[in-house]
Amino acid sequence: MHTAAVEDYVKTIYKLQTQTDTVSTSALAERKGTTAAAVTKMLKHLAQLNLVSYTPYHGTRLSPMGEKIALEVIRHHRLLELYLAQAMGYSWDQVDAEAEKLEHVISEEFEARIDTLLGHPRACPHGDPIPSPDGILVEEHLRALSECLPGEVVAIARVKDTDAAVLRALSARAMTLEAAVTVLGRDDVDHLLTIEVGNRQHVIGQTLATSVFVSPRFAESIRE
Amino acid sequence: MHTAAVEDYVKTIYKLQTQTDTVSTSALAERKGTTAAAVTKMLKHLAQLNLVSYTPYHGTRLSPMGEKIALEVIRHHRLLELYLAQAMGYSWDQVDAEAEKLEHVISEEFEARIDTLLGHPRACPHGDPIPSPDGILVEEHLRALSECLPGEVVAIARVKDTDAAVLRALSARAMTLEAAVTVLGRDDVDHLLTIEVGNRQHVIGQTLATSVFVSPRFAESIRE
DNA sequence: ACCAATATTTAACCAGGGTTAAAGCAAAGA
DNA sequence: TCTTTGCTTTAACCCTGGTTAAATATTGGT
Repeated sequence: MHTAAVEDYVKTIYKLQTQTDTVSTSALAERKGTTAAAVTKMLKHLAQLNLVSYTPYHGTRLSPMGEKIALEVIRHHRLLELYLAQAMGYSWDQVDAEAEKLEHVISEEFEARIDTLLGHPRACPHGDPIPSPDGILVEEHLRALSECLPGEVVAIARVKDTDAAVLRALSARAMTLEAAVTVLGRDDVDHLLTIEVGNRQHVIGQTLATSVFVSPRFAESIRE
Repeated sequence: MHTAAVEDYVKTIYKLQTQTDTVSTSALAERKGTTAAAVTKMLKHLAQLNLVSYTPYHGTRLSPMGEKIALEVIRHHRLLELYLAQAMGYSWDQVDAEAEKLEHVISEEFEARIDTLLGHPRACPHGDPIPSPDGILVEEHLRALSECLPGEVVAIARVKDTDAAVLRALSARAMTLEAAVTVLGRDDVDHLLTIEVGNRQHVIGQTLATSVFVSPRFAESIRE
């Protein structure tokens, strides 16, 4: 077993390398809220553990082993989030912080039990897919709500879980998972979107619009 | 908030000082599976934090503040044990190990939620009382089963949770909480006890007999 | 092709927990 | 009272993870 710090770095690298291909020291430092010096030291440590490949001055990438560990941690995290929400009544803006601490501590036994209790779920409360026990994660590509055009009717499939305030703002507008959203208009200067959710209209800004990812609304199109 | 190590030391001191009045370095070292040197260092640290009073060469005791923290940790631990058993299907020989890790990590929110979900329980799966949120613990004095005399009919009220194998041995004999035990005979040379539990007879040795604590069996006496 | 701006790494340090080996205290027996 | 034996403590060290300040690469602009 690795330390919580190692697990956390590996998890963070995993998330960053989906976007940036090679993860820079500074990107990691910023995400983890620490200094670049600390990151450099840790990267050397992780390279020693064979969890990353690290070329000084040129960033890092997870090794297959590192990736496996990252996926285990992410599996813990997302299962925990769902368990906290589903079984313990947490709201979706609270689960991330609590899962963050628990994910490094629970046993495989615990993981297996909540997985069973939840009926082998496929996504966390924010719509992020849960890796399988053997570390397979299927990331489906979704469009950001901010990219939608007036007239489109879409369903909320995933939301960014990084900011609890954003999550609260979303639930205040009934913008929860599965909710249908109709795009009524967009202002490309101020980046505002006018949308309708459950018979209510809202104008949302870039922060919310880029925090929500949507899929085409099959249910509606089939019905019509 | 204190580190997990500090919390753990404080908890251990709490448990030891109920028996020994003043807790020695070596007793702590043995319980924690570490060296005396490490304990000495930690005691100085704890004294600095005002969690213990420490007189070199003469052992330590918790300060009022230390006691409060110990009780918080113990509350976490026992609530978690019960939650794991009750809500998640753990057996009573598994809960201690898992709770040991979780107790230092859960938030007050989490504690409050499981307390509510469990209906403000008063004891953990081993019969140990759960301190109240404000740190009040009522320890009732119970007799060890090993002290009982032939003819006595008692109820199991508490069991030592330190050894998972002991707990499994107990459940194999249906010696769970509340179970009625009739003492049929005792051998004071080999320290064996012949008992009847649920129409089955067993001969148990010192290890089991001193791991079980009993109260007089009111239910039975009232019925007769 | 060079220089400046920016990113990254190194060096020296700190704190928490731990180890082993040596030194120091205390309590009991002669 | 003195000494021996057994706890305890100290000293010197390790590892993990962090800090700041200084040095060094890289990169982009001219």
